[in-house]
Amino acid sequence: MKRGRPTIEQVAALAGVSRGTASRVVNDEPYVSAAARAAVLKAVRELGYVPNQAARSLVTRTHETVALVVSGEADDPRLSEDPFFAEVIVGINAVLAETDLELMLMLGANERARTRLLRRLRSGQLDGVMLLALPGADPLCRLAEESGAPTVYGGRTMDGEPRYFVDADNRGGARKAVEHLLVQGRQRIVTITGPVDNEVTHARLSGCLDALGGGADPVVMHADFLESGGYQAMQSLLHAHPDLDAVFAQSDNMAAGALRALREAGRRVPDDVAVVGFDDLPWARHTAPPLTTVNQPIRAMGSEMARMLVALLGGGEPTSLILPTRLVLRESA
Amino acid sequence: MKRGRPTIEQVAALAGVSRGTASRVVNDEPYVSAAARAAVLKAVRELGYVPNQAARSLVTRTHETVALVVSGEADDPRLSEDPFFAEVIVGINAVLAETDLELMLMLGANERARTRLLRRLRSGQLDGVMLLALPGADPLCRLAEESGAPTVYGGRTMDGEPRYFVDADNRGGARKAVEHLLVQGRQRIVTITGPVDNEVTHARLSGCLDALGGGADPVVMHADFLESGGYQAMQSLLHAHPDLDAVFAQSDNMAAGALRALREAGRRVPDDVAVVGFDDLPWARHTAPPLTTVNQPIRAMGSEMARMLVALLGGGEPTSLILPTRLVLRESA
DNA sequence: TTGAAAGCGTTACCAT
DNA sequence: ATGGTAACGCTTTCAA
Repeated sequence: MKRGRPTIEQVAALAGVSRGTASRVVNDEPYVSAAARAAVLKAVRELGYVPNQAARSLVTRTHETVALVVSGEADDPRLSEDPFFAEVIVGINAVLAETDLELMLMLGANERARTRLLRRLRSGQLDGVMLLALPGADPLCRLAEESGAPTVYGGRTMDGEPRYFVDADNRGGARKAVEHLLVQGRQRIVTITGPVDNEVTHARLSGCLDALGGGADPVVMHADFLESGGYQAMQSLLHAHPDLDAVFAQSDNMAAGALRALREAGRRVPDDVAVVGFDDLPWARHTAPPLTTVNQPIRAMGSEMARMLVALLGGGEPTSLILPTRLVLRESA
Repeated sequence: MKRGRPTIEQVAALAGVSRGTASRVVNDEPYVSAAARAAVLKAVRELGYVPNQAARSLVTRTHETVALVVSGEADDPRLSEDPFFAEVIVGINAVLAETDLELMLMLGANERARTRLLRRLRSGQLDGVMLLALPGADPLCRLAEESGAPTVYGGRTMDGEPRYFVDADNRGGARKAVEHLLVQGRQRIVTITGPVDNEVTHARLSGCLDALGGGADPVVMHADFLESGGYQAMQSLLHAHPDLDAVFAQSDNMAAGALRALREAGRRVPDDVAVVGFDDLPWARHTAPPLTTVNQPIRAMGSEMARMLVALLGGGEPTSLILPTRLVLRESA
């Protein structure tokens, strides 16, 4: 049974006023007498009236809905292995909770999902879009902007800086990590990075080079941000540079892999080899030894993205943000 | 500038047919001549026409949208510390990607968010709802069902079994964990649980008691599923029962805390005390020693919830599911 | 197989 | 301060 919900017309009838008046009351508009307002409110309560959002959207052209689109593979480890994704959402939600905006979630998993996503974007049922740019360049970015809805980015993409974005200070964080290793007197520092075409890899590598200052030429091994990648990279590095005494891994997952490879190779951490990670995932304190790593304010990234979008929706002109990262000293370096 | 998007009327005009015909073509309906169909399709392409979803919803009363509502605190650790939440979403998304349904995300953070959530539920813009019941009983459950939209649950709630749900076999998993400890000849097994009013706590405790078989009376310490809670509980337990030789923690986080307390107390794991966790979080393999724990198929829970909802939407009568859990043997027990 | 017209429930405008 | 009326863009009868 498709129960018919009460319409504003019925509310108006019960309250003994016109639709126009009832509508004004429901939307908290001025120019309604106290008496009429009370009557309408009473009728609303009695009937259990809830406005039909579709009808409202049709005429107001607003949808009270924004989307978070994640333009990565469905299997991207940052989606499931890391709490990254969830943290961003929690941050977003905290801000949206103070508004009347609902959150739509779009993971660009397969081709069909992407098509649908695009269609939804263009069908104009979204007031704004937050784009979490996981991989390098993604055509989705362009398309999101073409949809005409205000768009803010989480992270920057390879091809140029978006108009509105929130990013973590990846470069500065990496610099601090490597500087810490240098201050300790480490002589032979190697770096394990993410995929080459990745903006995050790029930024963290820049920071690393900033610290190294171009003295000796740096040893860089590209991997994939994953534990297994870090493990393999570490093995190769140990083989190629047996004299290494410090490793900066661009992610905690890779640092965990490096730790494992080091343990198997009989190197002591941090005595023989110092290890620094990046991300400060919740489990970083549980590794053996506890991991020194760079913390990035993931939740804040989410809330700042949302705040920025809300500002945009309100006609404001927010400025892009680079959030600070900080080195968390534990025992691995 | 509020660009006006093309309407079906314009498409019809350009194609030289009526609105009715154009509409039928767009919705892949029969009774349209091949010629007319081609003309309309061409016009659609030329104009870049995308149907207005709000207008469509208004008349069809369907919204191609389902919601995942998480009825917990915004700070629930399972939202951010654990990948639980993200995994469920990835699972849901994988199924939804094969349909035309969009996903709306609602975290019942504060009062305002809950009110909004309810309003959205009742405003009938949702075709279906998935309810992830993190904490014990939640009034939201009732309200979701009152909204009239098909509802499926992830996990069961304290007050009775919902009509449609997907759950992990918490009881069976806990039983397996404790049986494993017994088989090893552990004599003095203690349990650290989650909050008392929690259904998951309840189920896992039942499984534990199943294994113990009511021989000696079991030592149970209630905590909160968190690392810090596990740490404190372990300390208390060591104090009260210095002779304990095994602990079953109802979450990996608590197991990590127990590990820490044990280390500080100078007990060796697993030699002096065996430790088993629950969840098999990604970092469980990184603890020292690597954690033996119970794996639950979180992603599958998500996809099964989605599958169930899709079935319901299609008029089907799916049956509720209890997904298997399995013991993952590592080195802590 | 097609076209015309009647809503869907709301807001917005214009008189009053 | 209020009521009537015209959109909003679509789907869906009903006739032709």
